[in-house]
Amino acid sequence: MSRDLSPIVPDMAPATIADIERLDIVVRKLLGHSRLESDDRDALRSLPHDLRRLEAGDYILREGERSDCCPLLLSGFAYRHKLAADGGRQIVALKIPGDALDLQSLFLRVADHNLQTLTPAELAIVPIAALEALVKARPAVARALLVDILIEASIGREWLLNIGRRNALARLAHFLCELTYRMHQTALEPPARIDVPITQEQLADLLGLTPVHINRTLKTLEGAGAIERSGRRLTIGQIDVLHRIADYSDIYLHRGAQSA
Amino acid sequence: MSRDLSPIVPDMAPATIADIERLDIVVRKLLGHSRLESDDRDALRSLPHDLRRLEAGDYILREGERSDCCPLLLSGFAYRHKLAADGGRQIVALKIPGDALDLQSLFLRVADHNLQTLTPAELAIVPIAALEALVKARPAVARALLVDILIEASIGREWLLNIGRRNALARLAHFLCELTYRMHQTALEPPARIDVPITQEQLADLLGLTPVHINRTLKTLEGAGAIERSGRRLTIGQIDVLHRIADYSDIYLHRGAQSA
DNA sequence: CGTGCGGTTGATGTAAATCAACCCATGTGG
DNA sequence: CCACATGGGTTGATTTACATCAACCGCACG
Repeated sequence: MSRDLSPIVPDMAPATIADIERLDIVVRKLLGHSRLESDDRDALRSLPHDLRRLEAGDYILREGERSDCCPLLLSGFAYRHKLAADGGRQIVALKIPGDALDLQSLFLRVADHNLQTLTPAELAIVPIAALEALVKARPAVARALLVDILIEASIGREWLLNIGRRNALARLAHFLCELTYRMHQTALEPPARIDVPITQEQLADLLGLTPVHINRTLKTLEGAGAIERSGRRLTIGQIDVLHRIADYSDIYLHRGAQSA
Repeated sequence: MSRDLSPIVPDMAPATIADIERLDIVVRKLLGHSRLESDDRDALRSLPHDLRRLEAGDYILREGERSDCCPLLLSGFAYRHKLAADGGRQIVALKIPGDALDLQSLFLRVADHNLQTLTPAELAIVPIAALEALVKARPAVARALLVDILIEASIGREWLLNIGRRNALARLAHFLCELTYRMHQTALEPPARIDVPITQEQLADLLGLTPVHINRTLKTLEGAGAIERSGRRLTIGQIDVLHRIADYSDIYLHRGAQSA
């Protein structure tokens, strides 16, 4: 799959009306932390791009590879992960609709991690040249993208605290809180209940635990009324219960955070 | 201490000859991953700044605070850390001489973590205005600083893998490997042996373990001939032994990594 | 010459891993 | 339409890596 992403047609057609609606989610994501004037927003929305639909589990980029395009996640979920020598896997970032998936390849030669879809997903593949032109022409957009990078790094630091210092229950609750907040940020209207389309094994890889222990911890959270489950479906129920269990604070998400 | 950093004199004197030598370490750090022409290097070296000496343990910035200057670490060590509700502490980054300590405050309103010296240290405090002017005038410098931010994020991801998926022995060995590589990168000539001026308690907070367990794990590493200790002094002995124990790969450090 | 911080050591406790079944829904091919 | 394979998920028994608790040590330093 990652092979498919590489050969982008360089002289891509400019965005059509339908395309413009597509990138709205990305603009909303950036507005969550940065102010953008309407012409900046329009410029973003009319970025030329290629729409690509992926299956769950498809690779977008592999460690050691070089990427020459910039994928934006329009729908579905994706994640970054790294592998240890013994085969252990650690998911190091979860990306939700509206997120830019690989801004760093613009500046670093090779990828230091794998990038894979979690669910079926739609990507907008933007040619690097178009993105570079946009960034050059519009400082506010450049700044918003940089803030996006900084916030992802901040989330990574919070994950370090989460995995390094919290027990399984708080760790899981913290992740679910974060997911809720982030989903709300890009949603047009706050979704009543959030569906978490992730297997217990993936949760384990995300939180540095085992699938078996995730299973038992989920049962505890369900018993506390924090979440609901039916079959393989996991939904977030009472966010305040999760909040209390995780002792959650969201300052690290830097909502509406741009300085100056 | 962090109070002291804030009131920077805006009309700071331009750098003198002595100052220029001071910032050399920062330039060397950036050259570790980015190409910079000699005029870019000179511009960096002649950044106006204020020299500040700090004691071990002094705070440079606290979570929730806002910073209005950019500190560069000239000598000594510093680290970023976060606190959990139960008092647990996680060190989320270790900074060595040559590192910029707080580029993100240029773009985010408040700090999401604490920044503290590990040892006595010397900082160059650069006024934001001067840094902004430099970045505006010299795209190559701007790019190098961005690459620096991206590499720090990459290191954070590797730490997630380290803490989430490796056992105590490999975890400790991995950290010592990383420190060695990073120290070599900014050194004028590769130091024969690296001295790690960090307490066992700090190592514990860095690796998500307890001081007691760090102590026992250090003994194991010493037994394997990987490190040497005398009194409270810890030095890295055979890097290849550490390498093997940690199954270390340094691609995540992106050495000489700038693309394009 | 105490005092305190960092380090060391042993005994004990425990959260989470591991091992090993088994269940169930879904999909698939005969 | 049923046989069966497959990928989660669930559950209990057992093990283990690391945490916790509690001393004690020894150097540095005021």
